Amino acid sequence: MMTFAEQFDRFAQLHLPAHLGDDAILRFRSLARPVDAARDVALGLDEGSDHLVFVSSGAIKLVAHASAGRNQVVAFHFPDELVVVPARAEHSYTLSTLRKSDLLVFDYASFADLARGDPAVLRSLLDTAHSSLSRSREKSLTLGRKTATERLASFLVGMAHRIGVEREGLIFIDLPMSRRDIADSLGLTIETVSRQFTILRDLGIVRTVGKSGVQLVDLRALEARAGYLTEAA
Amino acid sequence: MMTFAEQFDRFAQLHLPAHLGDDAILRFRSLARPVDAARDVALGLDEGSDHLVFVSSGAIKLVAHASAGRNQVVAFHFPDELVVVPARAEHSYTLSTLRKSDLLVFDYASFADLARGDPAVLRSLLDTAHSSLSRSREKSLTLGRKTATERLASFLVGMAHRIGVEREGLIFIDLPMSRRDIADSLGLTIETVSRQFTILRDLGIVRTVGKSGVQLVDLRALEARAGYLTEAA
DNA sequence: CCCTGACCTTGATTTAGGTCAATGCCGCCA
DNA sequence: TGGCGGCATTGACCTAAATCAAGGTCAGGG
Repeated sequence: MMTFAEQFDRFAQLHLPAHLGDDAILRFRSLARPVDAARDVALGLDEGSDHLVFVSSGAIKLVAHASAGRNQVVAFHFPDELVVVPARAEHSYTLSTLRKSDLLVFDYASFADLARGDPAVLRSLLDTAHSSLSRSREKSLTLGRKTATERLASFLVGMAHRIGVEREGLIFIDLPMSRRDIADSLGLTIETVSRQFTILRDLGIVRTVGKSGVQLVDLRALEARAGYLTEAA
Repeated sequence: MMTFAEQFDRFAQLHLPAHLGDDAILRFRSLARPVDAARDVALGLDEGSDHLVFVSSGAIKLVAHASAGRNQVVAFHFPDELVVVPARAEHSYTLSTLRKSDLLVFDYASFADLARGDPAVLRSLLDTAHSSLSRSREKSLTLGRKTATERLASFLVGMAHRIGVEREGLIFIDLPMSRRDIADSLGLTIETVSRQFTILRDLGIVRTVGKSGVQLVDLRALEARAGYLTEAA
């Protein structure tokens, strides 16, 4: 567990400009609410307004809810990342921890208003929104037009980039999310996800270690199965 | 066809703050490239960098491309809206017109750099990114977890809000996109879209007029079939 | 260290939506 | 205003993934 000071310093270092004065920093600091949550906990955020959440440690999922209990994981987030959690609209959104996590929660509107005073802060927020938008659009393509194999391959390639660790030429991933979370992220069922893991394992492209460990034996082969556009424009 | 002056004035009025000085406005103006495109034309944008496109008139689609010629319409946009067109990554993106359109094209990086000088401009860009992100996340839920009927119902409800016209208690929509575009937006085939239209027509919920006209006879019934979350949180 | 419950895998069967194949209709242009 | 070409609809059939149903396995607590 990190102290509030540690968390805020890390946040400021990554998402606030260096030139910001002490009083401005204090004002942002007064907006931050630290949340220390155990594994598999849904954050109780006010659904009436947007929030901004900084992940100090742990891992989280942002989930959208449709009727009939169907859930769609809209994004996973890891340490040092900033997430926008939307207020309830046609559907509602919840943010849940995948493991024990330290988070900083801001009210989005207050944060943006305060950021008006400094273009660099706004620019940083804009970059956050921009990269979330890019990932969300990539996800639309995956959900709308890819096969089950391609979805899992895309997912693993993405996780390799974000939380993969290279060791002896192989990439190791310790997946913090369950098969259910993966299924809810890829628009599949847990059974289909499991079968696709088996196929990739039988092909010698990945190896699984326990429930959460994955070794990528052949990243190229995985990318080739991810349905990425290969030809020139 | 609109003149460049007309287009830029409209853009400035909607997306630049009123207090901006003449010289600042001129600098933004010098970044704007007018594009007057016929129906069904793919804009030739440099795929190496992000762009910002303002729709002065007409209607456009932003399409993501996967291998094997599979396309996903990531967003539709209508007059007065601002779109971010991402540079090529794992997949490539193209912006195409659905009807004859007048557009203003900006280089995203140049625009954002210039916007550093004024927090209000950045805030406006941020709001644009934020609402695109929200729509994209809603789309993820639709593509990942909804049935064909729910997808078409959600689509029609969304279009009703964005381009619907109320007349004699009914909502009329003149859809600028083809069945193929709708299918590519909803992650379905044209045949399935067509069958779903037939089902909604047979139920008396919508009426179709020619190829592009749709009357929503019973918006409530349509919303009820859209899979929205109805119970309280 | 072994028991237990949650999670994951595997298999059999079903089904929503895709694919293939005509046919129909709109709207444009001569 | 009539003919034509592209889009939309409809129908028959197929398949990828969902559903239903057992088992198997892992990790954490007693």
